[in-house]
Amino acid sequence: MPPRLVRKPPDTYHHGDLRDALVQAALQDAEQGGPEAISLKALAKKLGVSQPAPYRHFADREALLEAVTAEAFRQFNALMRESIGSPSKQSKLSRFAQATLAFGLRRNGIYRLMFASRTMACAAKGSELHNAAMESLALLVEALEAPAVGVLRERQALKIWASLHGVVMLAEQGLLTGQVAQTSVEELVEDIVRESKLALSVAIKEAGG
Amino acid sequence: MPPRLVRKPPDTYHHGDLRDALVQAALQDAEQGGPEAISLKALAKKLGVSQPAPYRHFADREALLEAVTAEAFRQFNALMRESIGSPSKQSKLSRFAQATLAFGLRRNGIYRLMFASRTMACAAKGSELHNAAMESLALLVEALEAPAVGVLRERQALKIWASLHGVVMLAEQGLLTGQVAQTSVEELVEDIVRESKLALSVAIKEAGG
DNA sequence: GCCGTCAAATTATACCATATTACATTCCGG
DNA sequence: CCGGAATGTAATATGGTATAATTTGACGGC
Repeated sequence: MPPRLVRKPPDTYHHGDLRDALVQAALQDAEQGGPEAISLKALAKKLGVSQPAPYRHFADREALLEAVTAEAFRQFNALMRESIGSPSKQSKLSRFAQATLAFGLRRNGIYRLMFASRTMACAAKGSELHNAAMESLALLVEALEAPAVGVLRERQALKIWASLHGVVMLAEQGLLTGQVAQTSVEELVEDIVRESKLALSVAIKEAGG
Repeated sequence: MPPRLVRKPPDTYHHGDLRDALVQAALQDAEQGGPEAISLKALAKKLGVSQPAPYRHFADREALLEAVTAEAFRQFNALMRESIGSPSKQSKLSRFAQATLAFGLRRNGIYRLMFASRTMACAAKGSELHNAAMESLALLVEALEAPAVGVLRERQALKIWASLHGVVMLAEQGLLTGQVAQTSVEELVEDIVRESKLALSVAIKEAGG
């Protein structure tokens, strides 16, 4: 038998990098069915290892979910960085918002993992997961490119963040029907962006005066 | 043995109204732990019936969740009706918003059931569940008490709806930290309400001109 | 080059929850 | 008071999480 390389030669006893493989495969499973679609047993089978093998790398299912969610945030953040980085006619905020919406609708299972699961709610404040989530918010603050600074700016970012989040969830639940007939979700998001800019300019004026 | 009354005399073979009892008990269990805290087995045990008994009333777990979620919406709607109905110094919209926030934070497990679960996402358009959810939205439209009519008004309602939803979820996930230090979540919601009124007045002016 | 050590998987197993099937009991109308 | 529908029970299959004891393979010191 030939000597093993650094990573997964298909037919060895040791997998090579089971931990990472688990996270990636779980992410794939979650894409459609959300958190509940992630099964340790199914993952083990898919990767060709025994059921208990994953427990070498994750204490329990929840630990795996945490790692998967963190990875999801990293992918999301990479997308957002790209969105607000590439030159465009539209504002950074608009691009950020539309990219978030697209991500939330296209990869909805993963989105739910990130923003609507107990996993996130239980994440400790200094955890890898919490930090990744905070970076998302930081990217939004960056995308604001508003003249406001400090609290005012962060506050506005939070409001947009919440709005976007709500739109994605409601759209996914079919609670936007009747409206979508008239105006697309994308337009609704654009509306939110416009509204936010208006509100911020007023707030700045008030703060200055 | 004395003849049975209409509902649950403690020691009869038949429960009396198992269906309703299941829904109520499930609602109780979901209050803290959300959807995943609802277990048919545990419910059966709590109500003193055998495990398969619930299946007489619900095809499967998902069907129970649907019924529970619908009941949750009814309770939510009753609360909102009360909130916007009772006289107050604050605007109807503000009261609706604050009541929603309070509900979302205090009964968060149930809130997740209503707005962040696959159950809702799978609810058919004409279902009891979907209708109950649409009524919530209708109540918000009513709370708007804005001069705008038709699409403009509904659109604004949707935006507030989404914002509120997002704030509740983010607050629950501890993603508002750093802001909450400066301003409470309630103030953030008040801010959203103010901002919405401002945006709506501008929109009306534009539509009129 | 051999050997102990350790990490990574394995087999086997316990436990819990969902769901189905077949059977028993009660209620109620004729 | 009898028979069927409604309601529950017992027994069981299936699938997922998790733990224990054991085996495999890689690596480093001698």
